[in-house]
Amino acid sequence: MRVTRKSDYGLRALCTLARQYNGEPVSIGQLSAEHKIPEPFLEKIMQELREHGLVEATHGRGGGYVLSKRPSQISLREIVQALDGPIALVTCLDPNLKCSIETNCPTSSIWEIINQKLDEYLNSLTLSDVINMQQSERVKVSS
Amino acid sequence: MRVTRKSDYGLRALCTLARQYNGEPVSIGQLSAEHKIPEPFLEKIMQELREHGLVEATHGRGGGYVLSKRPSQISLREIVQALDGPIALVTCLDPNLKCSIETNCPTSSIWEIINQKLDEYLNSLTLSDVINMQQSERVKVSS
DNA sequence: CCAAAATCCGAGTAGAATACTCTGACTTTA
DNA sequence: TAAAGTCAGAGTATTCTACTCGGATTTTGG
Repeated sequence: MRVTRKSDYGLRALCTLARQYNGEPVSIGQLSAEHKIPEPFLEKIMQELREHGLVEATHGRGGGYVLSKRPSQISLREIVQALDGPIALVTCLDPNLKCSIETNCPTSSIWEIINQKLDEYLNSLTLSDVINMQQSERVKVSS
Repeated sequence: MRVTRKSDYGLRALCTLARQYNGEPVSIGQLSAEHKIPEPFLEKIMQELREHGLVEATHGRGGGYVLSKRPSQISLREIVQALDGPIALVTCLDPNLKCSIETNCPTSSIWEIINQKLDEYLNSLTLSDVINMQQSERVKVSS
């Protein structure tokens, strides 16, 4: 799998929840309006994030979603993995498929190494990093 | 774009050319047989590699392809870029598309940074690295 | 010189994946 | 008790991937 729009949309929504990290739930309506994400699509995305334990939902009027951990405890790796499945840069790295094209495959080792590098890097970045980065960007732009 | 089978197949073929780096051209027939890659598909791939200056072709009987540079001078970045286009981990990083979903997009900066990391890493790896890695793997397996 | 062996070139295509939608249920609270 | 919200599963249009096909062109061995 690659990093699709799902992960991007999910990350955007989680950024809002991270800034709003005070117990007040945010609804899909608000999130989709803020980020211009199609509502029913975002609904699916939030559901998957909940199934993977990244957010918690409250039903009914005034309900919505809340982060289930502190922003600094949520890595990009978790988010992407929840929405797009395990990081697999190349098709033949997909754990569902077993690439048995060649015995002594000349490329699998290198793809594995690159993939792991990417995986580790995504694991080292958290939601707080993302929002801090955006804030410093904003300063740069406005100054 | 992501890293597709095209890049993987291309890399496999280039590995053979790298080991055979002595002026003797290798034909598509030989390459596709060795790596079990569908012949007409590999044909396309080799053509693209030639258009991007990574290999040179000789026509006619006894013809085929030769690397146009030393294996240590050919980076994975070049190969992937030639076959799958510029590295764009996330759809919205695709240079063809301009992602203007949000002003002050919260995610573009982080994706850019991750993408650049990946780009740099691919740039640091060469064809010789790939075949050296495979050789050391082979030793590990047989011992 | 000519047939075979190779690449070149452009169009076309089946199947899978992405990026969504739709419908209807259930849950909570003002 | 109705409105505001999530939950759940199926369905779908479009795009992308991973190929194929047909024929032209180039080179060389015999």
